[in-house]
Amino acid sequence: MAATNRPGPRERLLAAAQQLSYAHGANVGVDALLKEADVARRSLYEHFGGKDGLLAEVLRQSAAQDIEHARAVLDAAGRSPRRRLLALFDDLDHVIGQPGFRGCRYLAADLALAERDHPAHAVAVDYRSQLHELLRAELVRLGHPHPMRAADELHLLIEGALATGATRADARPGRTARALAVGILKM
Amino acid sequence: MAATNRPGPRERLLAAAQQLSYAHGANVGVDALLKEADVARRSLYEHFGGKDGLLAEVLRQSAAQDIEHARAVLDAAGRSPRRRLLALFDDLDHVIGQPGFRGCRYLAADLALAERDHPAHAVAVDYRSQLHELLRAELVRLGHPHPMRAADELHLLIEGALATGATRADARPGRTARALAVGILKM
DNA sequence: TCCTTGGTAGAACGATTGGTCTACTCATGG
DNA sequence: CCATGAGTAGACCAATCGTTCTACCAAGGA
Repeated sequence: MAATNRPGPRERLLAAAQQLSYAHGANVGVDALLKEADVARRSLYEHFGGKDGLLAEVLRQSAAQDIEHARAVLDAAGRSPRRRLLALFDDLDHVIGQPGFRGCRYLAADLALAERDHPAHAVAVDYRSQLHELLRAELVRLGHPHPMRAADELHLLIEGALATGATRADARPGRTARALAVGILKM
Repeated sequence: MAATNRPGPRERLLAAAQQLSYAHGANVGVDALLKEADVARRSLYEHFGGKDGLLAEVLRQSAAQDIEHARAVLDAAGRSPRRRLLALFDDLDHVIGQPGFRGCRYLAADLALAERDHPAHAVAVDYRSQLHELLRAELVRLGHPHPMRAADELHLLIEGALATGATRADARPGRTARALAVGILKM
């Protein structure tokens, strides 16, 4: 019975697509995905209806994981909203420094997929609003006078750090963003 | 003599590619480019050696124009380094608000072109270092105690504003970035 | 005058794309 | 026992990709 350890084709496809679509952009060939997942062609179309469906689902899964990760980082930092928010920025350079880091998945998807009604865009919009809400909630708890505006600012810092990290990871943009975040939290 | 008003095929190709490659990403088909430029197939390969060459040249041209534009904005703002730098951020929302705005060209190119040795990457690196140097020079003139670090910060704000603007232009990220820039210039 | 040069128009190339289809395997449950 | 459903393997399809090629044309200089 040592056989069925291996996840089903659906899971293997998601894992392979998550990796390859990030590493090689949205232009990964279907063949490459199938080969990496070691899955029959037919499984892709049965489970996801096509390449676009798979890519959208991958983005959905990533978004859930990323939000979950952010929540975990927040919670690991204790109760103080200030410390919790700064922990998010401390985590940035860790994320950016990872071997295959190539910038923000969701921005990359938005830029690469020109068709305005591609399902991926909706996922990206949703992810951003969730992250924004996470920030805002902490700022409210912190008693910040303008939590909405401050959340916009922190959000912009995160996007800026990820964008900068995509091309100049050596510049330690996480640290830079954190320094600016400290200024925002003081107000 | 009213004939030769029309620019040559090289210029028409560059113009068409600048527009289309921004609007539809790096995946524009060669056929679409030729049709838009109203140019013979052969001209593309004679002038640029192929699609990649054309795309790289477009990026080079864009970089030169963008740096030139930044310089013009700086100079139009007078002598005060503080005012000059803030003018750059005032200009951001103007850029972002333009009809077809889709984020930073160079970041999009970096994310879309997975091959690490594509000529476009070198152009993007060069563009960023030029912009960074522009910022740093003004900060030096301003007498900022840490011009290099501050340039990193301003640069990150610009990237963040462009990234945010690509998907949430209504949030006026230029204004947000400007507010944060003011804080940096005070130090 | 001829002949080079730079352009157009478009057929054709092989490779690759995303997607469909058929045939076979194999475990499971009635 | 065998019927069903999920999965595999791979041929196949039309479309599109970037590229190369031939054939023709028009202006300019020797």
